[in-house]
Amino acid sequence: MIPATPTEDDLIAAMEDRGCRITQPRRDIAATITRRRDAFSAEEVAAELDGVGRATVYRSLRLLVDAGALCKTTMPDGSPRYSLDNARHHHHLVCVDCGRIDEFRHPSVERMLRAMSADVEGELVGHRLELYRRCGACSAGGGSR
Amino acid sequence: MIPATPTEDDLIAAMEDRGCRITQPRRDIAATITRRRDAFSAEEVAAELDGVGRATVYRSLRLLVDAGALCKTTMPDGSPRYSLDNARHHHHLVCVDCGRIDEFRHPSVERMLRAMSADVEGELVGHRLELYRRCGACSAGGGSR
DNA sequence: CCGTTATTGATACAAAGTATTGACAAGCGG
DNA sequence: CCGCTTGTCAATACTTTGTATCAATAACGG
Repeated sequence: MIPATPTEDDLIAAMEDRGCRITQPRRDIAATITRRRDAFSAEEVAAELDGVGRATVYRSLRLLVDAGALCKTTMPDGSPRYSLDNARHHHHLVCVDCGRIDEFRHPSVERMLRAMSADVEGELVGHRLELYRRCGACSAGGGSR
Repeated sequence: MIPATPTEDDLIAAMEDRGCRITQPRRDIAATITRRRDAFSAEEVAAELDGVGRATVYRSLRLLVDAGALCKTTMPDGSPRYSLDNARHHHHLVCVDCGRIDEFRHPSVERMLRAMSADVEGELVGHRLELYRRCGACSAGGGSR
């Protein structure tokens, strides 16, 4: 089974699997975020869904992050962005110009983590790795907006 | 020259080097944070310094981060913590139980970054790496507070 | 000592959430 | 199908971590 970008139904299923009720606001949120191809902020989603409360948007996004269907990434300035999750374990490649977020998996990262695990006192319980770059398009295009 | 934990004077010097005026509030802040052995939040510093405005604390901390004398680390829950910086380039090892932050340098990390640099489209301009662990004391002591 | 100008404290505002609460509605138990 | 329980909702207030504004002040350079 090839991990693909989740559809609206995948998000709904992810919430269902966690024993949550499938409500209209949650459907709306799932539809909105699957329509987006790029990374987004919680406020953007809230602004797009007029009848849905801000708190509900935040709750649902957290639900999806917990369910592993959504990733919360930190931009260089520290502000968060959400993006759809399509692989099991991965890290993020964030373009500092256009904000585009790509997922990657690279053996060198796993190798690094294994090496650290051996050398660190105590047990490693998690990590956070974000690589910031200027993506191909932004490098070529002269680093546009 | 062995890089050691900076003293109050080092922090003052770091600000001076950047062409900043050395004011009493800045002295107070430098004194407060060098007294701490552990990681701290901006609000803790502000609370400890009664006559100093919150904005001044945030401004000074940012100054010190920019000057490279202070590190701003992200906890697993996303909240920031500041800690004194004592090496050139390094990453952070954060204990999820006691909040203690250690710096580390490990060749595997630099190797990983070099490998990524070669494989990534566009140019890498930065990264963020935090390793979360349960430190030796917390593992042994049963993961106390 | 004096003037310039960075810096300050107060205050307001912003971004990203979380907590609370009364209303509602999903799903179950019959 | 009905009623009840309980999850979920929208609205609102509050929290955390800052940044912007601005008049008052104090460093430093001469």
